[in-house]
Amino acid sequence: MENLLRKKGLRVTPFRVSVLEVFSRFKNAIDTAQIENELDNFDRITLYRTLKTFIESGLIHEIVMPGDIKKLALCKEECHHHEHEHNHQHLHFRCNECDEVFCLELKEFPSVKFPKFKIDRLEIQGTGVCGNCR
Amino acid sequence: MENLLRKKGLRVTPFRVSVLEVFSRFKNAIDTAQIENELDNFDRITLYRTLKTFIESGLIHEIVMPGDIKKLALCKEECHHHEHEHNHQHLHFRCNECDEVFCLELKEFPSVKFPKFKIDRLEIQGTGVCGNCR
DNA sequence: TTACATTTGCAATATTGTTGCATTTAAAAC
DNA sequence: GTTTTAAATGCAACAATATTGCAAATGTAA
Repeated sequence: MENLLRKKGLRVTPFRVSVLEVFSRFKNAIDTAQIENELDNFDRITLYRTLKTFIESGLIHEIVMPGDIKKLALCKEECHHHEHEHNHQHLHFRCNECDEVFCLELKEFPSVKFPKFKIDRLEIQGTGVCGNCR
Repeated sequence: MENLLRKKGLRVTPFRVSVLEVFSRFKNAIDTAQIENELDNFDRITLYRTLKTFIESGLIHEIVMPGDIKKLALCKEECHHHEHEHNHQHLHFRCNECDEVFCLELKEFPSVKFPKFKIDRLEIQGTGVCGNCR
């Protein structure tokens, strides 16, 4: 955890470490309520600021979907914020049964051509039923 | 406008008509602030409820992207809510320069295979620079 | 150990959206 | 055209989510 923070040039504080530990306890993307449930004795404002910092530094990323679904997930090693913005591709799936949001890897990311648009970042979102729920 | 409402089984009220007129005045997706600017003498709660009704009946659809971007756009004719949920595919592009969100059509929607997942709905989001801003 | 910028915790405030309820209104039945 | 009735509206209160400013505490480099 400490190394993760240092690698991104962030100061190592007990709170940040414990927030990162929460993320590492979950396999899939989580929302702020889940984070808050895992922490005790925390300041909500500090949590918001911490999450914002983590997003900006590329430690975690946001996944939003219609219907007020907003989740957060640890980024893969190489997922620097700067790269997030440039030619980075994400694939997310949400299960309507268990509400879990999965960050997926695809060997061959489909090439989408937006006519007339210069694409920096591409995200594909699927919803349906996950393997566990079928 | 009236026909649009009737086609979806919604009652025709002056407020609903004027909200629909706002949408038709814009080419791209808009946010609630833009809608509010176009209306005078309106009730905020009624607006929220109207938009919710429009979304549920498939008149408009929501587009959300990381960074608290939440926009609304008129659906294409055939875009019933039910269909939204089943094998429906959307393509959206957001320009980082002008902040416009475009609803696009693609002749050949790329086929994405999520291993182990049963996909009901697929959405592709791109961000970058639009044609006007290049 | 010191120095200093960063982070934290708290209070106040802003933004966004919801619920309950009485009143008004659209549209169907007469 | 009237009546009827379920749906929509407007208002007040409230709930959830997020931000700002600032003093105190803390991490890190010198």
